[in-house]
Amino acid sequence: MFSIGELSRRTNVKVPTIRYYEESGLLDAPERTEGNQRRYDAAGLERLSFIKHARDLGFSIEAIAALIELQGHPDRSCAEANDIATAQLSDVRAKIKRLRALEKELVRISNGCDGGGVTEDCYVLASLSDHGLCERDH
Amino acid sequence: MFSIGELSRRTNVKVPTIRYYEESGLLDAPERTEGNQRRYDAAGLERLSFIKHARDLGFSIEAIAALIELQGHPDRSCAEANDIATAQLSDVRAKIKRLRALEKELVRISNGCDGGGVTEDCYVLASLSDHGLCERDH
DNA sequence: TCTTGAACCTCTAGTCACTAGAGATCGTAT
DNA sequence: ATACGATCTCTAGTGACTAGAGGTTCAAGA
Ligand SMILES: [Zn+2]
Ligand SMILES: [Zn+2]
Ligand SMILES: [Zn+2]
Ligand SMILES: [Zn+2]
Repeated sequence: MFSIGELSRRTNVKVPTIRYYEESGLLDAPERTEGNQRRYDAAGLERLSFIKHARDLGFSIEAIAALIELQGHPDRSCAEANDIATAQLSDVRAKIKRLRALEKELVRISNGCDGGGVTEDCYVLASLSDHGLCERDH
Repeated sequence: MFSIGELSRRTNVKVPTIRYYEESGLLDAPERTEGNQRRYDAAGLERLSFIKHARDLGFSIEAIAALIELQGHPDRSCAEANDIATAQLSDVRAKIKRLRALEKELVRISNGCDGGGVTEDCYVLASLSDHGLCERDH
């Protein structure tokens, strides 16, 4: 049995975030001391580690809630778990694609200016004013 | 002189977003009709196009405010504009780097499961429970 | 000129995943 | 017994919008 601060230290999840996860329904409400302080056990630690890992991989709170629900029914098909992971992968890939396009334009934009001029002639400001200078859409 | 709806159509920025930009200080408060409706001119359109383009490239409202401020002083050094663009580029690159690491793990995770099993044996759920299965940190 | 109805106005609240702070209580070590 | 860090609840703030309520104005057709 350990305190919320101890749980925080062991998982690298901040105390207010742990309380937020409880409020959001991701963590079960733990036992309390007589003085109303939370006391966690190994199951609580394991659950929070799962959540932390999923968050680190970019899953939303909603997706994590669904995954936890599935975990609670060991005999159910894992098709939905696979769907959630696949959706997360597509999401990440879409973000990468967009960011790579932005990266290209930003390289062009910042290469066009050495910071030694005057704002009136600045290629950064000109580029932002005129999307026609861009090589592609974003 | 045109209405906020017309400005919205010409820039592909939604009406409430335009009002939000005004409230945030990115857009000057425009003239009003006798009935209190906003009326924009070419300068307003140009300004909003600038903001839209910068937002599309991922610049924050705060960064855009700084860029607009610089634009208003044509004889000032453009070093700061260059700094802002360079910072934005680093930011985008950092995001790409993180997302690529996530992508790798997610490929492994979703390849490890065909959705045909049972949650108890699901590689997706096992991977989320155990960061030790990951090839790197995130 | 009158009427209709789309567009406009302000204001509040909701989104996501936290983060910060106030003010009060608890637990533990000396 | 006292001190003091940790914990409690509650509210509000973040960024960049989005949604909705309830009311007013504009412009076009009859
Ligand atoms: Zn420059
Ligand atoms: Zn562009
Ligand atoms: Zn599976
Ligand atoms: Zn991992």
